[in-house]
Amino acid sequence: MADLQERTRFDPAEVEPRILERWLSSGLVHPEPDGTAAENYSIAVPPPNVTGVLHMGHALNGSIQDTLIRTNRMRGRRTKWILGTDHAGIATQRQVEKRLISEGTTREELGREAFVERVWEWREEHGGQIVEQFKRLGATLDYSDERFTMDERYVQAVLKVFVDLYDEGLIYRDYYMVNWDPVLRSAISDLEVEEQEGIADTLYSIAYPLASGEGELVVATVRPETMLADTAVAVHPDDERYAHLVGQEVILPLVGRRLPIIADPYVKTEFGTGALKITPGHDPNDFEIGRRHGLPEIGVIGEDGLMTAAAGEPYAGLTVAAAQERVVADLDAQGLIRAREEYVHTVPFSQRSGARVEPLISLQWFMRMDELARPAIDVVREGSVRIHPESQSRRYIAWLSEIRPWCISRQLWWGHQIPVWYRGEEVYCGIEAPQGDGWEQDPDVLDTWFSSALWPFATLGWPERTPDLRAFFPTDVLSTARDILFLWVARMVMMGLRFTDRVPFTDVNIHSVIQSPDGRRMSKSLGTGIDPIALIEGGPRPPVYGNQARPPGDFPAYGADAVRFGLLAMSSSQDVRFSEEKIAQGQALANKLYNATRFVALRIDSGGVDPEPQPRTVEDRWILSRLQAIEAETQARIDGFDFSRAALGLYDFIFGELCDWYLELVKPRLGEDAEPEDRAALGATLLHVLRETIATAHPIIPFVTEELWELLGWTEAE
RNA sequence: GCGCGCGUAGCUCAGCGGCUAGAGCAUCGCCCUUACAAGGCGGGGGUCGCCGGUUCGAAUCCGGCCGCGCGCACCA
Repeated sequence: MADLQERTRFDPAEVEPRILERWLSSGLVHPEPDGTAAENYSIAVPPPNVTGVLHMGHALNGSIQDTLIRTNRMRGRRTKWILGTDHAGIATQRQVEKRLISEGTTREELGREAFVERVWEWREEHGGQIVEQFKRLGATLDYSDERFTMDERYVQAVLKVFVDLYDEGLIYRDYYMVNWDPVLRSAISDLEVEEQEGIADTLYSIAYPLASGEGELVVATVRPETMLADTAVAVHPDDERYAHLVGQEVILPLVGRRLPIIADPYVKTEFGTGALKITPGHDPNDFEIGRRHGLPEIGVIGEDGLMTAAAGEPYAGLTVAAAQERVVADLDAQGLIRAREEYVHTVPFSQRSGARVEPLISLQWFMRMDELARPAIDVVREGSVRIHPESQSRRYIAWLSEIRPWCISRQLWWGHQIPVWYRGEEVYCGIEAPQGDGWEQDPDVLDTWFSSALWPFATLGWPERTPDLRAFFPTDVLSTARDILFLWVARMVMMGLRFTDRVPFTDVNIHSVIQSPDGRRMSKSLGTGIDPIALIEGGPRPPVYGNQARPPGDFPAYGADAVRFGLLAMSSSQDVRFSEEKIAQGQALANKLYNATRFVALRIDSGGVDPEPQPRTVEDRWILSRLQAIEAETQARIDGFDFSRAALGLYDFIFGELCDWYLELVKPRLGEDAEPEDRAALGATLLHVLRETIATAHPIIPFVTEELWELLGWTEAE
């Protein structure tokens, strides 16, 4: 108690590491796999990139999940928060490749085996950081049972899923138009493509002479170099201007190929001249049209981003940009460019490398999704999976209803290599390599999200029927931001239903994206990112801080409780701007609760027991009724995923009702001339109120409440 | 283009048919009263984006604008 006398402020920097150490060594975070999933409570953490660092989204989601986990742990449920990291194929491979380049070598020089070895080493060096950061937040993940999507057992699950779906015909290999990332030299999925508005290109109008020699057809394009791969020109079937030309041919300039003039309703009569050059090899729409009309598919841009031999002389071997220049110059020389104008439009870029996506036809592995999607839609419609806020389920259903095949192969080395082997014309798909000589394994690896889709059950030992699986699957809640609802959540539901016959979780919580104080995205490149650890332990504010009323300079060491409270308080179903005031409010709350406890503890001997309240006055009865209400409200708000209200409601109760009113009102009853009998009764009431308040607040601000619980002589906090 | 959401006090937000529209932070005034000055008490500050409609009554419901954000689909 001497401590309490002297320390007038709650000091998270001193207290939190000490408390954290105790949680980690106490066995609190690790449940034995007993009982059934229905009795127990489990959450699978969205696995962060193994080499990643904690960002604001992790911190918010960590606060949310830990609040749920602690609430249910305090209710006496056996609680497991499944921990693990993701191998994050592209991101991790790129990090290591960058390192290699700085060392003056490349992955090609190293060779595949040595490169993969280097990635494992990289993971050893950099892999632990984000897990340590989750600890610092007070997140009670099961640290004694950490998984990785490249663990041997996990890999077995991934391969089994691939083989099963292959055998069923849902996974197949095909030449198809993909989004090609010329920097990564890999295909990427539709979900990894980001449209960027406002890109200024030149729109060229090019004359294609009619084969009959009488006249010409003018087409418009921003990519003149792709004309080398044209295999038709299309007009709208109802376009009277061109009706007489359908079935005739044009001569493709520079190449001399004869192209049919076809009619397709895709063509917009009002755009440009109403005639569209068709390049099935390098445009997704043209690809569709080409397949409809049985047109040849020519690839003039290679996977290396250079013009192929099919582009012909003198273009073969040039970069795309050089080829464009050359094509334009040659057309100009022939007087075939009818117009050029600036054209601002939307262009697809790779989210992975930032490169402009090059659509091309490539031999890739695909997964047919329609059959898997149907039951995944049903479970949300009928409510066996509930998405919060409800409005997000419309997005989920809309996306699944129009789902397209998923390109699951990536031309990378780091990841789950596709379990398919070739020998001449023979193809073998299996978990183990086939017997016999001369088999060569497919070099591609699977999209990282393929393995992530198995996360809630593969982490627990599936496909074996492990005790963990029985005790903790299906999980209860999946919490994440909107951006991976399709990329990850929907796919987990599909795979869970297909391979376990169960929904992998019953509730999906979609939380806010926290934007920078000026309303833009938090990002390193914009200088708008805020490091949650800098908030907890003190550290630099970001260079960009919007117009919020906060001074420049370093963050004070707000502490994990303050950060947790603040993030929960500012979160909602909408995107929100980061508000340092909310973090400061959390700090004030922790300090307030600490001092309220000092006030009581320095006057009343707690005796380490939970006393029966003995209300004697109207204010006693009032605070007890308010206490009961705040307990019920807080629980209901947490269960309803309304974390902002849960946090702010606690703040209002502790500041407004408990401290400003009740403690002020009872001060005279604790003084020197207080009536002893009343003083004793009041002491019991105060201790009871304090104890219950601390317990109610614990899931949100666990450190200070744990510390106070101990200072008051109570032992088990949970 | 289609869909979703949002525009309320200087800032971040709550309220979503009915008491003079709220909170935190900021601001102003008064308190160095022995839990906390990272405190306490009190005050000022909003024609609730704009226009119309429904209603006894509208931030709150409906329609139309304007502005912002997000998602999906995209036109060469």
